[in-house]
Amino acid sequence: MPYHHGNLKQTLLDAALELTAATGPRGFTLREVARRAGVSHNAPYRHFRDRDDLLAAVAAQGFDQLNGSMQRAARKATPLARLRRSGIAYVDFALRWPQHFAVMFDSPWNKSDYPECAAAAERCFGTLVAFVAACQAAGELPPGNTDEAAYRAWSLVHGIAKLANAGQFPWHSRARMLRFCAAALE
Amino acid sequence: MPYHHGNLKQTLLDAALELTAATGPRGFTLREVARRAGVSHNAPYRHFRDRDDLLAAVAAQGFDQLNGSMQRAARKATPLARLRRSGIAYVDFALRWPQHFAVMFDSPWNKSDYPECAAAAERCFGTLVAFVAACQAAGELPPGNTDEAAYRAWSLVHGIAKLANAGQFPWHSRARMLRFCAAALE
DNA sequence: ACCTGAACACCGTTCAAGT
DNA sequence: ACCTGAACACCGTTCAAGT
Repeated sequence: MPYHHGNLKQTLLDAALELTAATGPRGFTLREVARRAGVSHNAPYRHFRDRDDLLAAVAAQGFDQLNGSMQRAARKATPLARLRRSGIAYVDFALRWPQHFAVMFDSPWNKSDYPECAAAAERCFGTLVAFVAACQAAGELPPGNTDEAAYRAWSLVHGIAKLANAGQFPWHSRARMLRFCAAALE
Repeated sequence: MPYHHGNLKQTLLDAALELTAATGPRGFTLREVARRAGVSHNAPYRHFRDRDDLLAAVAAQGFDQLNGSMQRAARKATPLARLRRSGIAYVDFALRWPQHFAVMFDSPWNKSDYPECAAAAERCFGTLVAFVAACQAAGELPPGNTDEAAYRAWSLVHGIAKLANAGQFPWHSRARMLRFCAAALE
């Protein structure tokens, strides 16, 4: 029974990401993660407090990926077009990685217990706020409380993403879903 | 060991609703429901296919209650005010019964396996569509695809509800949350 | 410091009974 | 028809070890 490699933590995270994509929050099992990483079922406790702690790490990684997607989608455009494209990118991310998206928003990690995860979520929202502020500065959105306008935009795309993943919309192709999203952001 | 009363099914449903309110989808356990109903841990299988089936029944009941709340909130007002009030009622319901709301939208019951639940959700959406249609007929909303307009309104309030329950907004009182919601629906 | 194996108290689900 | 009790294969988490 030899010891494991030096960086079990990263191995566990990778296995957790794979398992998340495959089965979602409900099938996410500490013992299965350990199995995939090739270690005993309680080796993870050396690196994560408990199941929720590992899940929070997965969520944090998701927020960073989402943030990257939004920023990439918004390059080279007018302020309002940037805002819209980032919103479409948000929904696209949710449709492509529904299970990861569910871990990010449906797991009850609270901000005080999982500060890293909360910080990653904050960075996402910060990106949105910056886009809204640019629109207001350019006169493409009415002036006013920037945060509230950003929360409103976030709510709209988040609702579309969630309802779509819950199967509440009648459209079944991702392309059709994104067309609806684009129209809703007009 | 005497037999149980005649309508164990309703007793189980009541216990399931209580347990849902207390602990949410994650703490929802078939064995705990049976315990609260005072029967053995597999008596529920006489009345529900499995855990997800009982959960779907809980969700269906939630959709009917939500529908009632939306309709009651929308009495005696102009078409546009009815639509807005029903949207605020939607968010208010989610804030008051966060766990029940989570069971309704985060459990992966699919429409084909749980037709009763899907029908209850459809009735909710139908209420929204009727309000939107009335607005269009009265010239208080621009004409166009009624369903798409309703899906857009649904997405907005659903996103507000979900993000609020996920703790992503900075406001902590329900009153403040509903003020934001009312402003977002302007 | 880092990992293992046994152990405990839970699950969902199935099956052979009992009335 | 409706319910019980034992059984099976899983969990998360803890604890006493091993290297």
